[in-house]
Amino acid sequence: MVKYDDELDAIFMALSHPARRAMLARLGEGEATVGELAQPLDMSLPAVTKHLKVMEKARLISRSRNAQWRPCRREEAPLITASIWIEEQRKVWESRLDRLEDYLHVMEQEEGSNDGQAR
Amino acid sequence: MVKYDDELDAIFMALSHPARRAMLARLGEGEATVGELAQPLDMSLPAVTKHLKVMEKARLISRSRNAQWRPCRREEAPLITASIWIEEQRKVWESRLDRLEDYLHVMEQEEGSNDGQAR
DNA sequence: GGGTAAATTAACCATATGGTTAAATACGAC
DNA sequence: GTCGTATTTAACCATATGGTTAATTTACCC
Repeated sequence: MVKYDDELDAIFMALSHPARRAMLARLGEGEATVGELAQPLDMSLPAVTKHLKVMEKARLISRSRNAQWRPCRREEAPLITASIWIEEQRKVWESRLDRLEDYLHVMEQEEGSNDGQAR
Repeated sequence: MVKYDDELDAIFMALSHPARRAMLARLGEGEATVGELAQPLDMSLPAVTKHLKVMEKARLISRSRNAQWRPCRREEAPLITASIWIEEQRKVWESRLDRLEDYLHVMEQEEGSNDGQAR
């Protein structure tokens, strides 16, 4: 059974759109209003609002209020969560490579063997 | 203007589905056939084929042939690409924290003013 | 209160995503 | 060639995603 993980779903999904990555990058420099985030992004304000909702759901950003502005701030945790998942995967991959050499030695020693299954 | 990046789009999109992450994790242990990947995943073979296409497009996996089997292998590069992007973002975030004190001073000054446009 | 600016919501539309079942393909074995 | 197994393709469907414009909300200013 799949180990279902809503959190990673939402985080990676949020990171998969270039406009959202651009906004995150902009927010790396500090808080910004919706208008400021929208300005370089060839799309309407409502579209930007939707992207912000996606990122908010993934907790990549949080919002506050300042008069009629709703400044956005980037949150670190989801990026760490994503990074950890990726590095876990890479770790497994690396350790598999470490075992490859041993495996090949075993193969060499079993010269006579003829099992043609997947490899 | 948005710096458009098809590659990251495809990678993060591919990582955003739990079934695909499960398959990648399984592939971390070594090559597997479509049937082997499908077995723990409560869904039909055609659905699995589609997920594999998504991952192949993102270059997260590559395929070979062995009789009627099409074994899948995980590729490392896209995970590295994704990891680098994330760590870049975190780096910016960290350096922004270094500047936090200055930033708070600016905030204080803006609190008082009434035409307070955030910038 | 009325005017203006920032942002969101509503309504709508096109396309993508994620799934299904049934049919087709690819390949080895007989 | 026929049979059986692995996988893909085709056709279809429901819902999600990403965008639009128009209307609405929120808050400051006069």
